[in-house]
Amino acid sequence: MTLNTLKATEAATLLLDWYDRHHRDLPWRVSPPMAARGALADPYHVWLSEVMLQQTTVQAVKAYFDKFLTLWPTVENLAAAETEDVMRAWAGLGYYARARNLKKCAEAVAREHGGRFPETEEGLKALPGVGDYTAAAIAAIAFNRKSAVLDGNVERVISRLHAIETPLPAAKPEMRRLVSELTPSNRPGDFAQAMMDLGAKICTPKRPACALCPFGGSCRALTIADPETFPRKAGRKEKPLRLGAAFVAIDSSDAVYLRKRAASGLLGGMTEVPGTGWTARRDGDTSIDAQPFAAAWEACGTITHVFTHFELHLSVYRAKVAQAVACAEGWWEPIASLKRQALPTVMKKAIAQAIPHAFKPV
DNA sequence: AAGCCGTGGCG
DNA sequence: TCGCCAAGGCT
Repeated sequence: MTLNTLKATEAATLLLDWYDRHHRDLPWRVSPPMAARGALADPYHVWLSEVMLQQTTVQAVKAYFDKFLTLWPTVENLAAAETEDVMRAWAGLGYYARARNLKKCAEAVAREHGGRFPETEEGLKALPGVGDYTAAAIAAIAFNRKSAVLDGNVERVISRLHAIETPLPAAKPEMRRLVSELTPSNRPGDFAQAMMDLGAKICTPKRPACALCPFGGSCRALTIADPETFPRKAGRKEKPLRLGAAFVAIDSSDAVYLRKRAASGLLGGMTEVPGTGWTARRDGDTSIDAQPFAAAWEACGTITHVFTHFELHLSVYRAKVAQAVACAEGWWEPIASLKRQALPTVMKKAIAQAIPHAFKPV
């Protein structure tokens, strides 16, 4: 029996029964006893977790989710926060436009919606940083709306259930239609989370555990082919290698010279040490000649960092300066407080290369 | 509308 | 080891 003959309502019931027994307990979900009584998760918690989870693993998100709720317990608190503090708290999680939009979204909810999240997909999607997926997920999980939630997990599950040959992303409209047909009126939020849990734990990218799948023999990919080969995807481009340099200056009071990157683009709005203008498209100078100011620079090795679309090799230079060189654009930050700055991982690597103890606990 | 945008873990 | 990829959105 394939999904064509298995009724959608029956399929949804099979999945919800599986979810009742095997769902993951996650910090942003309501406790199972509360959920059984029909309790819904706090929309602020759902939104915050969903934005953090965009292209990011559950494991990586957990600590950040806790930190944000401790710092800003409500959306009003987050709306009132300093953007720089939000960027500092987000540092290390990646895709920093999410943090900028997170702040803007909190402000919009607080000021334009009286502190309450819109309850419709349309209203949610109008918010900064909330796209098709996140709007549908919040509507379903926080407001029990019957919205079609389609993320990477669901794409994988649906593509296998129906053995969809069309490659992504062209297949997304068809997949969204199929998810919509499968989504039940009863417990749509649990259904969405169940599809994602299934994709994360059973219908995995590699070596799926088909023997444990609640859809069992109704999966077309399992019947006719190798489920692991779905979803079909267009080939990936190879990443170019870019070169550049980073200059770590340390003054007599053990402070490091930092400056702020442009507000948008790569690592937008984040903090950096002076570099040589490398970008995703262009190499920067790797020589000592590119020094930001005159000092006794010494080479101290290279670091490698892999971004989404290119790989970067940075030659790292270090200099001790007798006193803080006057520089209008940046500031001198004590080594002891570096870990609280909005430093992306690539910059922490560069600084750690020059000052091995910089980020180690005292 | 395809390219841009981080990071860490895993097989 | 290294390519893949994880609850995508923006332009």
